[in-house]
Amino acid sequence: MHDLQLFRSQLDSTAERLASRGFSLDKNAFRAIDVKRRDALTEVERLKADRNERSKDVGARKKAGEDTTDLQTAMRAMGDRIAELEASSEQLDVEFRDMLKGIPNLPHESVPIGKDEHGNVEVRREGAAATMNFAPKPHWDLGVDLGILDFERAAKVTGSRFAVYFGQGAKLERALVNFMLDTHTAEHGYMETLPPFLVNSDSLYGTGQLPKFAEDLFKCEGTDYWLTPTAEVPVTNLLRDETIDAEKLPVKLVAYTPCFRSEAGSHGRDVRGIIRQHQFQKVELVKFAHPEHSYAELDGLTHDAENILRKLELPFRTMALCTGDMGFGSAKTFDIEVWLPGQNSFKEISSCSNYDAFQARRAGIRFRGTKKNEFLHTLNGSGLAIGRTWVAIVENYQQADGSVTVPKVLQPYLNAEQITRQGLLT
RNA sequence: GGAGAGAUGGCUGAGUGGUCUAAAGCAGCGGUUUGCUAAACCGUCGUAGUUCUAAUAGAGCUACCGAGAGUUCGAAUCUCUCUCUCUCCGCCA
Repeated sequence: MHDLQLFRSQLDSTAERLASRGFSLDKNAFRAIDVKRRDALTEVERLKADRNERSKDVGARKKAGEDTTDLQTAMRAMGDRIAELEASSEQLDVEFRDMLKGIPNLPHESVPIGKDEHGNVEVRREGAAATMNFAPKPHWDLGVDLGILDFERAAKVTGSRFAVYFGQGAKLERALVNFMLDTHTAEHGYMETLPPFLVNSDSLYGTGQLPKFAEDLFKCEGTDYWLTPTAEVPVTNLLRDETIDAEKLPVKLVAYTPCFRSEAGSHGRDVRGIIRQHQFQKVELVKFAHPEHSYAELDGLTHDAENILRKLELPFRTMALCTGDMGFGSAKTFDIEVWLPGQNSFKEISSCSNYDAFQARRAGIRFRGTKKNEFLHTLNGSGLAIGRTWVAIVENYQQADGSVTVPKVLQPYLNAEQITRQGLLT
């Protein structure tokens, strides 16, 4: 949702900023419907004011013992007229709001201008790929050979784009969850949060997944419950319709959840392995920040996410997304990409975004400022996607004999230094 | 799943058809006075939309008392549906 005043007072520059991210705003249509809607509203409100006054008069006359039958008859007709005008006014309002809902967030001035992912700018690169004197395998071969990953049985139990983990593979997933939660809570100052994994429509609207992206979600039949696509939804909506004290900012929360995505529209992409699944696990960082500090908080959040890769000694690079490649509600986004030797490429493992007041305005999240209550800024980023981290470890730490060395920081969690073949079912 | 009771502003809480333009208290904010870790008194204090005024302020109007629909000239108040909370019963990890 947008700041209406900004659109009205600076329509030209706003349209230019939107154009930089590939969205063309029809300025004439905007002005026309805005004026039409306000005219209709003014007329209805004028009639309502009139009715309120006359109704009061009816009450007064009745009290004085006068006959008000004629007056009431006349006012019934007035009521019908109001209902009629109100319906058309509401129709215009819905039209106007629908148009606003379809407009993406304004990019921050520091975001590089670009059309697509080729316009993204690398801001950091850390770590070096391990030297391997053999051809590195992709995780879908390594994992299956090790007996820790099974796609065929998952397809039988559920369908495509699902996976089953066995033995040390399952434990590696659990170890990563604990390692990430421990690091973010103990070292980065986030509060651990365990939210519901099902969310309602209001929450999805608040963070921007609805109404535009319903086809990306799974819905529970006969209910208003949806499987959460990311912990961003339940966690950000924890403060929906609330006003919190400014001195509590920034509020920093970290949550582990499974995430469910229909992946409509990505048929044929990343079909092999566990890079793109209908269900994946993720540790998510969420911040509620004061508008003056939100960009510094974004840098901090990105650093917190990168720190997981530093500790795991996995090579990565951080990209500032350009205007044309950012998500719908984001004002600025850093993607963290981890190196995958099995695929000889970098792969996104975290996306850290500042939404400015875009989500806060939709969800009604405010803080008590010095003069009046204001919308705060919401931020979030993966810290990290568990499945893709699992992939990165398996591929980067693979040995010539097909086993996988466990990164030092994970050894206490896994209670092992090596992942070896789990032969029970495979 | 069954029975019952509830939902009012940041919080507590009054209000069962017409000055509700929502009482009062607490907390917050501004001020006055007195002065030892404070008290008393005065003022202020919701959100959104919209109109006007030379206007990052003020004055008005409209809507909002869990949500939606209805009855009525007029609804926080009456009716219906739904959601949530609490109590008891049933079931259950």
